[in-house]
Amino acid sequence: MTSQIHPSKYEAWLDSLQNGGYRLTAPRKAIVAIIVNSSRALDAVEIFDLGRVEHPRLGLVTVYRTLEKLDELGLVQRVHQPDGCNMYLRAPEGHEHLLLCKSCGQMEYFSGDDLSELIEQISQRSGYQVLEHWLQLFGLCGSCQVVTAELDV
Amino acid sequence: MTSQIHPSKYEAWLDSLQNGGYRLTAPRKAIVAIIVNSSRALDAVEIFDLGRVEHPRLGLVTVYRTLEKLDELGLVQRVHQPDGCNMYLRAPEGHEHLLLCKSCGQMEYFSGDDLSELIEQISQRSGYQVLEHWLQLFGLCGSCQVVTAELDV
DNA sequence: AGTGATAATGATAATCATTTTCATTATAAT
DNA sequence: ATTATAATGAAAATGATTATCATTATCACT
Repeated sequence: MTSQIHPSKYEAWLDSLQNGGYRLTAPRKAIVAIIVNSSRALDAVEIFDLGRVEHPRLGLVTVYRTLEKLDELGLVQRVHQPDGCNMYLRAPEGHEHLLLCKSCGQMEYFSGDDLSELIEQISQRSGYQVLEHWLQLFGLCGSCQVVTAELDV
Repeated sequence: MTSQIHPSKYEAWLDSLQNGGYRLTAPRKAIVAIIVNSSRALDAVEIFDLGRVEHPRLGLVTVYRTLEKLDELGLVQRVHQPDGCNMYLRAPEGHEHLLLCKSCGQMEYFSGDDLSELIEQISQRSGYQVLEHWLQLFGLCGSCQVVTAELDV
């Protein structure tokens, strides 16, 4: 859940909101704090529940509206998974792709993929002009591998 | 929309349904014919509308139920796109990935990606055991590039 | 610090995609 | 042909998300 703390990122997101012409409000601060500190993708209701701890009057609609603005500012992204596409996670910084644990939901970004050769090849073959790509890896994180191994014994 | 005709694939899908223990019915045949012959992903309502041409008594619920079964049999897959994840397309044959046109929605599969090196690298760095990957390319198909070029003049 | 324009909020209702329920119909095995 | 039962379609229910609108809070300007 809420593992590491990112005070600087929290501040940066609030700055982004403000620079984007949006006001800084208590509900928005609570929502930002939750997403910034989560290493898992969260859906609107989870954010709503967590947010009410900090700001009990928070409404679910405000969660959706804030997610919309954070998405527009490029700070969060919707995560696509086999069982649904209604969870949000902080957006990647630069060119990064998602690596996610099928067991515990933990997610992290990785960089360093070089698909240029592949993409060039596909362009040639298909006649498409390739503009962007989605890459996502699914697997088991370190701790979930251990758990799985124990169960196998 | 409905471009090429795949009679053999149509038969094969009906066989799959039957071998899966499902009955062959008029609504199912109509739905299979539509998906097999489409080079675009379609949502449930589009399939419903197209299906009613062939089988006017078709119900939307049957479309959902048939999609569910075709998905379970590995014949169709849900397509994930920036603007939504409620469209279906025939599933890839073997290890193939999607290439889709941002302009007209035309889709095709490509194969020949070798991500083993990248995946090995990411495994090492992250400690994850990588089990599967999603790769999807977005761009402009041949004809849409022409259209775009004309508009630019 | 105080004020006011207006952006943001939260409650409620509406919408859209999907699923459930259930009485009726059609398939396929006998 | 008969029959068990899978499949269908209509209607209602559900879950996620969006729109509406009266109230509240923020922040630029005194």
